[in-house]
Amino acid sequence: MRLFLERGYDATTVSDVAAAAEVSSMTVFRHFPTKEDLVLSDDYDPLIADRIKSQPPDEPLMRRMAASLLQGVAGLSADDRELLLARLRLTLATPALRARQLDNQYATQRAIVEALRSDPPDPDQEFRLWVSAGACLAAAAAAIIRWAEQDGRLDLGELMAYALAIVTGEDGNPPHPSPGRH
Amino acid sequence: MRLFLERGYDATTVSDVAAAAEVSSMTVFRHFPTKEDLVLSDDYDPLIADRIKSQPPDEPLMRRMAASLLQGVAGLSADDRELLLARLRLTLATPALRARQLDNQYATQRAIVEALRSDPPDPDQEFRLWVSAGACLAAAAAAIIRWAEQDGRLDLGELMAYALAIVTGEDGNPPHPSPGRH
DNA sequence: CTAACAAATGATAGTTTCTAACATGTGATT
DNA sequence: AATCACATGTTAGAAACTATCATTTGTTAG
Repeated sequence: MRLFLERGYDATTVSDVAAAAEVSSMTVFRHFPTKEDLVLSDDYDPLIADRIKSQPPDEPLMRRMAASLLQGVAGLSADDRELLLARLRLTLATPALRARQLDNQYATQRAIVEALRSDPPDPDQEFRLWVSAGACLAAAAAAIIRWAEQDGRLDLGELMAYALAIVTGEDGNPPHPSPGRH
Repeated sequence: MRLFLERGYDATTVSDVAAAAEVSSMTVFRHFPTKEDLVLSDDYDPLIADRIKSQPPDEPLMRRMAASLLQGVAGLSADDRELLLARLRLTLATPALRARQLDNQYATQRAIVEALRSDPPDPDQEFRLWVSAGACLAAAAAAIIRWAEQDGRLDLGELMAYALAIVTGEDGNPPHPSPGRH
């Protein structure tokens, strides 16, 4: 991360990273399947999929998804958020990383649908799950991106709640437009 | 496309494509900046962005976006749909293409926001645009993916209308669950 | 018809990511 | 102290690009 932030992702070769870590390039590739994985080691997906099954099943679908995502960001420590911010800066600025991150989001979408679909599969239900999950994740991503663009000055939880409210229709008020915090 | 469908995307080198086209590899790279561009030559984005500005401005935001997307697929010829189907099969099966396609979708999202945002930029409005566009594109993508998974047997327009209705809240009925057409 | 000019193509060499095969060292268990 | 699993290193190589320069092709002007 230090090298990538200093010299840029594309301008930093895996050999550079290996040298800085005082190992051979091969060792890097053994621990990180691709160069992208040096930045994007996404292990949030299973957590979200787990959390969504513990939501009250009488709530509407999208609200359950929204609640899971909000609980996810609520559980982030200050350190988590700092690291997330650094990764986001790099990711948004680097096409290769951006594409890969979006594919991770797609995997999360699949995990959510997988977690919620009924056992004898119902194609129509699964489609509705897929659409709803896609919309919620798009809202969450929008919040995270805006949060990163503002250098983390806004509150991520409030921002995401606002974004999700837009999508679920229960259109609330924007979170403290200017006050900021931190 | 023929080679990619026959032998798979990863198993086909750019040299193979160049040989089949009876040109040198260099010539391929001059016409297609990356190997992915051989499959994903997305020129739909500007069309959608244009169309969205010609929607009745008194309609709710998401309905305008939905209408633009639906008009987009309505304008596809049978040949267009056939090519789209072949590309989708390949794209869904190939991680590299999938990631790139998602990045294209991200670019479309930006184009839509760009087309709709007010001239003195309003951060809150822009955020709402971003969230809404993301949700609509997620719904459209869900419809396209399902359409491809069903080998184009369902009607793409109806499927997308259904998906968009789920997201805009005006939850309709699923399109002819089984009849199919093709 | 030819000369001249612009554009497309080709050839070559190089960098970078990533894979495969095999060799080496190191630490824990028996 | 011998052995075995495992992390690491070395080397060779494929494949996607990039840069540079030569060559061809097509088009237009004289």
